[in-house]
Amino acid sequence: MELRFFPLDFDYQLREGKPFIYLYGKLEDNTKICVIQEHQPYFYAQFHKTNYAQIERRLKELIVEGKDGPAKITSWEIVEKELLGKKEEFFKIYVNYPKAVPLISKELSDWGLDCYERDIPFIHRYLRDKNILPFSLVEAKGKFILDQKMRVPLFEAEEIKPFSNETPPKFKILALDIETYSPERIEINPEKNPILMIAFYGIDEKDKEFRKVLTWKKFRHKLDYLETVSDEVELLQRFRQIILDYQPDILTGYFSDGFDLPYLHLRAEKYKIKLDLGLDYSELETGSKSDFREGKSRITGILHLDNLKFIRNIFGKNLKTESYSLDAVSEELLGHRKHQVKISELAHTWDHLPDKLEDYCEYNLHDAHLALQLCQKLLPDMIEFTKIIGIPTFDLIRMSFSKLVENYILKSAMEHNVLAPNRPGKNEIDLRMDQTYEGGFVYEPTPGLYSDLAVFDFRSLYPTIITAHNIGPESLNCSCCELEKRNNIPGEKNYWFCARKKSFLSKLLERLILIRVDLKGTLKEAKANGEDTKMLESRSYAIKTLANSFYGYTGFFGARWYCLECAKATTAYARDYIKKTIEKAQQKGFEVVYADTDSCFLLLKDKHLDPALEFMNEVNFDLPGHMELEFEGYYPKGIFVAAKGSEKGAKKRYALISENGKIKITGFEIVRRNSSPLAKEVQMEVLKLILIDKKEEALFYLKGKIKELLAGQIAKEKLVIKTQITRELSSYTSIGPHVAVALKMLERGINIFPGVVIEYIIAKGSGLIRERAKLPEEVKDGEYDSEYYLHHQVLPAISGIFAVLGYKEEDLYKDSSQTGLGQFF
DNA sequence: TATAGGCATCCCTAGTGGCAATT
DNA sequence: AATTGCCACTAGGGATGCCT
Repeated sequence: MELRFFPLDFDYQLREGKPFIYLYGKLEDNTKICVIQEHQPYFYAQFHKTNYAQIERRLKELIVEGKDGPAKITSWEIVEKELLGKKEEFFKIYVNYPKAVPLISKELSDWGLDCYERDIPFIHRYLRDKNILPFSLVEAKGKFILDQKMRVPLFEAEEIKPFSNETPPKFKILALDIETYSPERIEINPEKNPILMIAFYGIDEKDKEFRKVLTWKKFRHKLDYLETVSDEVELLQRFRQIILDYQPDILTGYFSDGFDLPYLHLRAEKYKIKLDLGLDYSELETGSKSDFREGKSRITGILHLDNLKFIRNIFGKNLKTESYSLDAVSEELLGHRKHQVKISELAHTWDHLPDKLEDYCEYNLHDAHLALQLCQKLLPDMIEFTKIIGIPTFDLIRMSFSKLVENYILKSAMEHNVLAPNRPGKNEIDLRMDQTYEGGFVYEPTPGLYSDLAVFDFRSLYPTIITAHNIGPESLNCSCCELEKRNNIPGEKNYWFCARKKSFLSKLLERLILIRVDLKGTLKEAKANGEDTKMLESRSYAIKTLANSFYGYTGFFGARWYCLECAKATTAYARDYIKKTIEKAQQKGFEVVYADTDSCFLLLKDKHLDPALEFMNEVNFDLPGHMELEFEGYYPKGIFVAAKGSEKGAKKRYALISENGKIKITGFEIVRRNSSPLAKEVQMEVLKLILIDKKEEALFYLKGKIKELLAGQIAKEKLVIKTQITRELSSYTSIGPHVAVALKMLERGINIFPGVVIEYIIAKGSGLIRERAKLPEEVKDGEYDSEYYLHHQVLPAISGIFAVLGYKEEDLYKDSSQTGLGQFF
């Protein structure tokens, strides 16, 4: 019989010694199902034909003992594949089970053979071989089989193939959040501290909601979703039952990979409760006990999506947020925040004031609700990335950027009969890491307040250069073009790219660019018709993100398709194009104010935009391929400042105001996390006023603020400086203020790890700044170091701006500081 | 096992030289 | 007179976070 289903989660198992892929998903009527299919693992090897017969005999006899039984080669065939542009013959070697691939290939490597694609995860291999995309409708031919070890019907497929691109319209999603007992502030200790409450927030395909909070303390309340159990053991048992009863397609949370699920797991282990939540009765898998924060949490058959992982790895660069806390991310993506509850007092409330626990239950449920909404919001993006890259969503959202690109290339490699180069070994990585090359060109601006600026930039500069100039490891230094192309790359020598045969990499990129152009048309149409465009936008974003990552990938030391010349040539062309554009503008009589990598700022004469647009068209006329210079915008005013302690114009630091009064800030303290809100606020106000020609007002405002500052009247929150810890505290050679504060926090039992953002205030006192750096709660109102905030925060933020108008730094604070100091002496 | 390089800025670190106190 | 200790000053570099 035939059936159609949407595969969502994947696994493989040996059945009577044979490898089977397990595709967990649902039918079009939302019934859950597991489809299995046998599949042969394989890899490739290359060896010299002279030894052919001898090698074949050895292959036949080879047996390596492994955990899953003796690893053997089941068969092999000779195939022609393209490796880095060269067509060659390889042996495709099939083995008896997935883990035999590393065992057998290791042995073959020891014989001196080159092995390829021996580290491709078996499930990824299968999906690519069958051309199946997760979340897309798949057709399977076969029969239902009985298996008592499954919680869902099991269907064995003889044949399986993609049916359509369709994605399920709705999912059954369950979000999860736990609260734990922690007397010592943020201490996390699953050995010692129990779980106090668990919140669930679910939604099914019919939009019916499910809300529940479990807790094991009895108290009076008015919450209809609260279920009280007798103790933590029962709490964990109920947790298990609720997941099993609800049967979600997707389980979600916020850092559920590294906190909620491993914590539940460790507490369950403590009481010897089995969390056999998998649809095959397998247990919840989480990271190791010692560093569970780093691990992944998996339940076989239920797709676990940790929103934080996706945001941190992939989606985050699209966000403005300075922190990846649930609160900050929810605010940006959903427009609402966490409930404000003093979570540090939960333990005390639990012990002594149980009647006040209701607030915490609400808080707990609300967090689960936020996780659910985040998942719903991000799911289209996760799905579109999944469909383009063709790997399980579980793996995808936990992947670094470079791996995303690599997996996209791997999928396409199969379609183009290209063999993947191996990942670099340790020595190779070390060599690559020593290599650097020149990047983009930045034009030094002359400090000043300018009027009437037109900004142009190259659309997708690097991707379009790669395709227009056929850059790629496969086309590098071809023998056919050597004589004619040897010195074609601007400013580069002794390498070139083929003019005849398109490289695999640039072909791929070109395909992405074309799909996106097409998509933009569809999107426009859909919008005009008032259709829902979320999915199309997600797809467009995914494609753009991927395309933009190709260049960085070729210069990345860990890449399979590493190609230093490719990266070098890409930036060399880019520098050439932007410099030529600048020259051309100057020849046309425009003054160029600034340029960075792919952008160019022109001064308009008498406000006339038309000549500038004409110039743009002329540039475009000469550009190859998909390259295009675009008009980014017109700005009535813009300010460029000097670098500190220098006459020279500062690069990457300017502000523009558009016709509708919107201010665009680049590089200034305003957009930097590690600057106090006070400095940001003052800088913003001053810039605003100056950009609308209110210089006097700006100065007046500033002096007022300085007076306030020196009088100790600035609110504490405005003085908080936030700085991230980026490594283990012990590996700092230079102890800055944030590290000093972090060390203090560590002493108090607060968990500090890379990624934590430290908040501190500089208090009065003497000595090094770090000696005065205090936790915000340690500093009483007015006890901040006003001199520090004046000379290290406020003045540096605005003196460059006022300098453009001809003011010296002393002019800015002299009179106000006298009145200010008068209060102290 | 971190997609790239370019850049401004802050603050610590280590080195230098000057000066006064000490041997 | 030579040595030591302290201080002020500065160049250089570690560290962070931005820009494209």
